[in-house]
Amino acid sequence: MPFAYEHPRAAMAVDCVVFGLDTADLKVLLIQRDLDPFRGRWALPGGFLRLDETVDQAARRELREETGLERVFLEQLATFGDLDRDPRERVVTVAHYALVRLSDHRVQAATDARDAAWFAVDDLPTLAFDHDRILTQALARLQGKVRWQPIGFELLPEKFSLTQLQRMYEIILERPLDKRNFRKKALALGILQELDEVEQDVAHRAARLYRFDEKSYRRMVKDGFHFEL
Amino acid sequence: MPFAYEHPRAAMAVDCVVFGLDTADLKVLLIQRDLDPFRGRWALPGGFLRLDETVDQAARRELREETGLERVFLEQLATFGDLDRDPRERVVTVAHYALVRLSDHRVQAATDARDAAWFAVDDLPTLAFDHDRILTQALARLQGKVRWQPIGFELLPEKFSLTQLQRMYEIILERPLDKRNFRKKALALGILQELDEVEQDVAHRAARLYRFDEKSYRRMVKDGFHFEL
DNA sequence: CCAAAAGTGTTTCACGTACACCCATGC
DNA sequence: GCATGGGTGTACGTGAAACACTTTTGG
Repeated sequence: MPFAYEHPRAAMAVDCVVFGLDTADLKVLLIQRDLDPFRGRWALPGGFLRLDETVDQAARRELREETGLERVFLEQLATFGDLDRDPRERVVTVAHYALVRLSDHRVQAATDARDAAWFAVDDLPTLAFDHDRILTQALARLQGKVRWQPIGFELLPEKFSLTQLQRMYEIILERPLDKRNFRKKALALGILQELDEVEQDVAHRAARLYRFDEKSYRRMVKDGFHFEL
Repeated sequence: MPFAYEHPRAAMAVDCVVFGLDTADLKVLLIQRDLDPFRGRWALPGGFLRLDETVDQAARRELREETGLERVFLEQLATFGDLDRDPRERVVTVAHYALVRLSDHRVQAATDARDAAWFAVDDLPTLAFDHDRILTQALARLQGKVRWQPIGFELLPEKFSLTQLQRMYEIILERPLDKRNFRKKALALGILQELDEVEQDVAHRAARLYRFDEKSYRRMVKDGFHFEL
């Protein structure tokens, strides 16, 4: 009996919805559980909070341990505390969402014994616990936030074409965008740095590459600047 | 030693930032602590989570116990889990924010021994724990959300004039709005029900009263409707 | 020369914004 | 009759949306 308290306490966990972007789909990284409950089921990467780490640190640690991912965009989503969300005992989890460059972390996902894999968000398996609810909420948050804040760049390679950028928005928002209007607006924002480089190894005219200009962005935000795309 | 676990566990709490609207100010309901730590300091109402209640239920219970408020708009804000936010031990808190009709709950606030009072958000005392951080974040959330979702009505009496409505937005957003444009836009939304009533006991022309038409609003949301004010 | 995607401007319409005076009521 | 806030319309400019063809490159 290593630890004792006056009052019964819920266990605290963290979970992460990790999004990645394919040429065709928005994907989520899932872990196959090798322990009960829900052994064999796919679930969000996550685990229990330790006393010597903040909630944010716990989420990053679990991400590293279970998927090998580090230094990614990660933000708190919401806390889920239904009574029966874990059949073993009372567990309250702080859900997060993360955005990663799929190209940089190609096969990465599989560190400890469990299997890990990317699934398209519109073709998901049945998930363990209440993870489908968490995932739905994370997706809604991403769709809402991507239009106001330049977080979408976290899903793209550092250098990207305007077509890639447009595809990213189309995939996340699940609707087509007009090419000319999109380019006009995107360039007018003044947060894209035009590079002296073009795509390589494509069987057609190579597109010019751009980079997200974070410095300009920060400067513009300071001057009260409304993003919106 | 009533409870023992394999692993040490953080305590879990809930806190509430309760907003109310005066004719001149946005106010927050604070509780004066009568126990250490921070005895005598003002703090957000809140307390520890029990195992037989969800996080949301805990927030509502604490609100009821400490301030007498019931059936108010209440939504989760974010979870705060810094290591040293509570000097006693590790406490992770799920912060919420609530919106109440100040007119309905005039003197209400003071149930158990502690003192409770409304403070204008731009004239706050020093708060206990990290409650100033929580409050700042709650305010930002309110300012962001009030323009997209009809939550502002929760701060007004059921029947209100367009001037009251406008004042509410001006106070929350901290900037003046044009009267004619505001009225045009507000009425064009189609979510205000015009009543056959006017203000009473005013020393000038009485304003027409309106009510938030929740049914219309729900219907319009279903048909994909973008609020924005 | 063919396939594939890159790149480019103009018109139209809706909506946001700026702005000032008369009206109704209570005292 | 005067003070106080209630209520109303128009003109202008910006920005969103619709829309199709030419250019470049590789195979």
